[in-house]
Amino acid sequence: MERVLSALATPRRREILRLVWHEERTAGEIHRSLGDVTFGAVSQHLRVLAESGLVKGRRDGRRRLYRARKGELGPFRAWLESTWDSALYQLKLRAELEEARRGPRPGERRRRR
Amino acid sequence: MERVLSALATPRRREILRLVWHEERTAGEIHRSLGDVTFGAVSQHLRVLAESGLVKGRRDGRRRLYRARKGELGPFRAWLESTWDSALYQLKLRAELEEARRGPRPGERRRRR
DNA sequence: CATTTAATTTAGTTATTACTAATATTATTT
DNA sequence: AAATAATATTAGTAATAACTAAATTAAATG
Repeated sequence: MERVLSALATPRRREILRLVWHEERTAGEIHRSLGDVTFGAVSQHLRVLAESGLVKGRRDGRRRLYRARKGELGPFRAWLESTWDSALYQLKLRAELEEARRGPRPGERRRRR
Repeated sequence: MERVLSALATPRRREILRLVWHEERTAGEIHRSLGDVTFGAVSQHLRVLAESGLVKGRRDGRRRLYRARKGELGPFRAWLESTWDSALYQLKLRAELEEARRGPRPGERRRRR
């Protein structure tokens, strides 16, 4: 729980956590959603989140799909969710999702393994 | 709440918060309880805590008495309290209180205002 | 197996934050 | 008002954490 706290202490990681809250996302999608940060940095944040248990990744071919592990949040879950449920946040979310979906066009098709 | 989170993100400040949880303490008492940190540093931490709303100080003569503002903790309160309620933490607490009380001997007597 | 795609890791930089030591402030006592 | 006590503030340093750019690994495809 100690690690959870410090993982949550930066806005960037909370944002990433939000992005994988309802559905799985690849590191690339997350990267494009954020926009103002390097792919490498995103990957590093994902690692911190994974080490804290807040996120889990599974391989899917050459991609890796991440999703939140909501249970690990304990008492912080309610707070985070209420933050995200605000109207403004929801608006922002829509826009970002569109963008993330649009970005990957010339890559990201079939999967398999 | 944003500020609360980052105020809580360091063990040092959580420890300070714990010390003023049940009763008021002066910066000096807190300093001596911690032991391995400068007075100035403690004062700085108290400022951060105060700015986040987690702690409130009132003047009492030339001292200043601090106490926790539990309401400001929101969803984090339960977590903190359960941490502190552990047997080990309680043991540590007793020892520290003794020490803090013993420390100030050649100062810290009467008060007034 | 060479290429391409997706992600990770590493080395180095910058920004932030915790800390110390020293100085300043505020209130009390003499 | 001078001396003392308690705390606060400041300047500078050290440790940490976020970031970028480049190199590396892993899987899929031609």
